Amino acid sequence: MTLLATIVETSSRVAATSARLAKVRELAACLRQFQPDEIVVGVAYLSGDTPQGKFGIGYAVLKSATAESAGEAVLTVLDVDRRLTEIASIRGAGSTTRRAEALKELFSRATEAEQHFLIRLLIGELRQGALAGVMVDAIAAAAQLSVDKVRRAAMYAKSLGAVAHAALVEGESALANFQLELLSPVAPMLAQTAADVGEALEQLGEDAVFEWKMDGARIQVHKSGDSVHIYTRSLNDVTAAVPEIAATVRELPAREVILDGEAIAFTAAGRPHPFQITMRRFGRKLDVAKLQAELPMRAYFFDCLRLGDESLADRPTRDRYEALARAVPAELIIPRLVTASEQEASAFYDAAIAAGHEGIMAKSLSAPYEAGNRGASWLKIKRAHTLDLVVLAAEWGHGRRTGKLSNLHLGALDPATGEYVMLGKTFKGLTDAMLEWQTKEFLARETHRDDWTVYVRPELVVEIAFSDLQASPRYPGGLALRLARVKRYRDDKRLQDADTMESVRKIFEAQSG
DNA sequence: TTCCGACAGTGGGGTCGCAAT
DNA sequence: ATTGCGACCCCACTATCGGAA
Repeated sequence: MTLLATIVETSSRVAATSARLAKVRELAACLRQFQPDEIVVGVAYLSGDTPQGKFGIGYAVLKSATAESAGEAVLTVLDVDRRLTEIASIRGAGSTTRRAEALKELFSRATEAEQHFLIRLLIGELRQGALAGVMVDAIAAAAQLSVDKVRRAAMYAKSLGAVAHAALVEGESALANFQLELLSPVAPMLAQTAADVGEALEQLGEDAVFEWKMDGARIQVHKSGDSVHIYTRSLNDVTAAVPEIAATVRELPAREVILDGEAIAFTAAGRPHPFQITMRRFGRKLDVAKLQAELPMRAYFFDCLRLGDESLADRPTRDRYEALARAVPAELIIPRLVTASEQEASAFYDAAIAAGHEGIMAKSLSAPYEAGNRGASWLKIKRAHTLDLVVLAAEWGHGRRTGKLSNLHLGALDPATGEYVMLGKTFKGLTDAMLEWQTKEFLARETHRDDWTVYVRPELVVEIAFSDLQASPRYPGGLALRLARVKRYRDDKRLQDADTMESVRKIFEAQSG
């Protein structure tokens, strides 16, 4: 019987080193201690996950459930799992209170270190510097199997725990049983960023193919006979939210197919809706039909992972395209161009932007589909706006940014009122040196502070890149920056040279068409 | 010896459903 | 009815380690 304390101690040793091989050694040593029936749960906990998935428990409930800690470590891994299963099953009126009570009871049997671990686990912030990627290495080390074989199995398995169980209990041959299966979604392949078409061509060369990039929701569609399921990027089943896409797929001639694509809503005039609007369709359970009538969705597909009996994931992009063209009518395939010409690719990019989309993808024609991987064979090229904004405040960072002012509050002057209007926050794009510098500069300009935020005199101008302006119910100006990141501080610019709300509104109007 | 791929960490805004108030 | 919380949609970027070149 493995105690929770064993996992907690391993986690703290993993957190204590920054060396990846040392983390792998610690994790592997712990895996070897597990009884067979403890592997699935133990592997989940050590990679920052729980077999139960969602609990309806967040920071607020956890805080209300804090209890006097136990003096001695008595909880076993399986004790905790049983209790969490009970908590996850609590539903209906009074459920929040009853979940908190059950959690409190669990915490009362945990030591202080165990409570701390459970809180981080449940909140999804283990912060031990090792999640699924490092765990794959640890499973391979513990079972003395090749990392490639374990990684491949993990791509197609429902959980890492299942892979670990197979590897440790049954051995290498069992790993081969994890395959691309119908109605069992795989993590979608992700892309890196390229600055422009030229950079993408430089990386991909003659092998490049370009596709429009639509700003909707990534979908993975599985069809097996009459059974059709649609999954999101994080593999949630959203079939019920987008019945028209399910219907479209059901009508495809192929009996068995797995497709990768994007779902997006269009205006009556045929322009794509902003992301914000498209997203209203997801997560919607009530009045789906009504919203469907107002916001019809379309699916555009760009990849085919399986057609008929044949898994295509390991085949090159050009073969998967060929299968896609057989499986799906042309009007459901995302616009695409094979070219090695920078002029042609640039014109293609301009056309995508002119049609209201967010940019283009560049892909290698010879690359396989690397499920879950953010590989160099897919590149995204997106348009970005930039503005010179003013820092109004900054929040203290967490984790490795503890003690540094990190998250910037950004604003622009409204000439009509003479006041600064906040437009959003960002902590992205900052190097350690910038964090160091800005902490000093902000503290020198501090006007007042509260628990997490230091407010400053509006004097520092910073160049901010962002993807869009969104209508915002939260911010006073009614606009918020989407995907904002810091480019650089503009110490060459005076406050009067910063952009004002006038230019901000101009950008919003232009993008609203 | 240097370069680069993979990984983790750092949170952002918006929307919906549900329980509590 | 309204509010607060949790879950999920989307995502950019930097630092670090360690294997590849």
